[in-house]
Amino acid sequence: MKEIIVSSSGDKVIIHNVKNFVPEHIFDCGQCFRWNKQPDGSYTGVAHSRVINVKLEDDVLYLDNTNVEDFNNIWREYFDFDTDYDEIKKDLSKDKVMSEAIKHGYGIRILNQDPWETLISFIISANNGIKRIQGSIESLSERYGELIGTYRDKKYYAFPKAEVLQSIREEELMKSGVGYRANYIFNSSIIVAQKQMNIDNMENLSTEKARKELMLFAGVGPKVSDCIMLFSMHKRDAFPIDVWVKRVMEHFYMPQKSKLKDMQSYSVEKFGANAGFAQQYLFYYARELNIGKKKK
DNA sequence: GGGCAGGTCTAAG
DNA sequence: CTTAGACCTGCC
Repeated sequence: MKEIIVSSSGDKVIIHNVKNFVPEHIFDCGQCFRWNKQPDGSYTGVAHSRVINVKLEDDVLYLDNTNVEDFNNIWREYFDFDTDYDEIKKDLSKDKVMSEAIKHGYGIRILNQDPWETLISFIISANNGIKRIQGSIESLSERYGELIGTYRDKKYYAFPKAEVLQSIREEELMKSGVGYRANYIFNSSIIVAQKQMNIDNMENLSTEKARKELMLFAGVGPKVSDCIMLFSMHKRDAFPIDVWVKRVMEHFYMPQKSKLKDMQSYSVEKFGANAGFAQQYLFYYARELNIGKKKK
């Protein structure tokens, strides 16, 4: 893996030799909800109580509104720079369908996000639409999160802490448009704030065990638990099956009306330790091609 | 305007 | 253990 070269200028961090990194692919493959495309084609996002802007030109990545220290402590890990995506692609490409899927989402990376934010975000995502999910998360952050600051004339707020959300009434939470999920958010907040469960330590558990633990949260089922593990706990053998992945699996690999449980075990067996990456490529592929869905 | 959306819960076989 | 139905709500 070719090493990246990090330098800085003002409040920009500049990274050379960046490969396997396409902002469109990364921010639009279903893993995150707080990144927005800007008029200049760059992306601005909030993560780890910071606002950062990302712009790629050829193999040079510009990170604005940050510094080298934060890059080394936070963003290197967040953007998964220590993972060799060439190696992963090479492995997955042994499968013909995957090889094709990777051609579409070749710049995908799995972000390493905060477990608490990921837990609540994906609880909100269930039986919901992307637009509304994003709106709800933004609203929750504006109402209950700490003000980070102003960036390019816009105020940004951190994702609210469990300690804060545990004391917000459900009907109040519903003002953020989360609907019946307000109850799940409230309950999860209490569990986490009062340390009845330690989600920050959960990545040390086996995938199977972590899944079981996560599903103790109301509103967390098999799909959401795997999203949380994959996107915030380094569980790359997690394989969340949403409608898109279900469709693409049925289209290429399995008979119609296969059970989700069987689909899951089939995938993990097939793609092994890289199942999570496979899921991301497949998800992006399915949505790009609108696979399995009648015309739009 | 009824149906759907990055599923989950619940009650019932 | 497997399977229908209900479910907030905003957008198509």
